Amino acid sequence: MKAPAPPSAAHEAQKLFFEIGMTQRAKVGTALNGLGLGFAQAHALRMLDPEEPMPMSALADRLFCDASNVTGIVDRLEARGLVERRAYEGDRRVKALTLTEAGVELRATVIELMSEPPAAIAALPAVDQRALRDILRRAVELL
Amino acid sequence: MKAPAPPSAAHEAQKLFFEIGMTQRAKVGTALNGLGLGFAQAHALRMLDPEEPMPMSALADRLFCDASNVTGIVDRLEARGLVERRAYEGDRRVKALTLTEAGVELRATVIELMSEPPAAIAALPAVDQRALRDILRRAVELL
DNA sequence: TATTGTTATACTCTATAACTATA
DNA sequence: TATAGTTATAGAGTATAACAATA
Repeated sequence: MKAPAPPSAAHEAQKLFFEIGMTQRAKVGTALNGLGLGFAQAHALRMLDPEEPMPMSALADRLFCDASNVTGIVDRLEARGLVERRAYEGDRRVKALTLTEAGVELRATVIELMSEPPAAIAALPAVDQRALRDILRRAVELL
Repeated sequence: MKAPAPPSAAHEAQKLFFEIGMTQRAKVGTALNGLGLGFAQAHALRMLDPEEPMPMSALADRLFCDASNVTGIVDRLEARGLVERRAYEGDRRVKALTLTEAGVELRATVIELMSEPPAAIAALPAVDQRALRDILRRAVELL
């Protein structure tokens, strides 16, 4: 029976990362429900491009979910007048998802909400916040 | 029409944090489904203490959800023999949630899975990984 | 009366499989 | 034949409200 190896720095970082993330997700989820949006709807809104219409399948890819889910999510967004299914020139099978004016506005609110730093991050001194930002920037670039 | 203020470091860090987190959640969710666990079930398993039995209400608090949800989540865990509802001495209204041996084992697997660093973090140089861990440690302590 | 946990209900989200209309 | 999107179905997760047993 040997002692377990100490967890790597990345491993331990991920545990903390996860803990902060779960708490924040719950908080953001509640705020989104207050806007009448489910989490998936909000995420979809965030993924849609205000400039460039997007096929349903492309949205499914960005949401990491099956195409059949997107039908329902877009149904609900469309029912609220946030998104429109427009015809796509060139291939009549494809629906071009287009944000309405109201959609663009609510999208900005959603992004604002989801970018609100969790209490743990907000409480950090500015030096740490900047260091955190720089490290995460590098991490995302490395993908 | 004035230019928007540049986002604070914490704000920008949170955006990156969120992006990495969403991708990782999808990946972890798939792996958990492979173990026959929903995300909430896995999270519940993680929150239960192998040493100390816990009332349903305490679990609801840790999951940030209504007590009525916990009934269903624990039903499913109990059906798989991972958790037991035991009597609590002193207040017969309370159920003492106790992990079975199988529950303790699967809990360890789940924690391992959820602590697996996302590709973005894994790709960072060791210095950055350590710095990230240290900053997040400070952040969690500040709560 | 108040609290713990459950039930009933309704909605969102999810995956799978079968279907349609285009290509 | 293959692809884009939908429908049908079944299950998990969520919140609200009403309820039973116990305190």
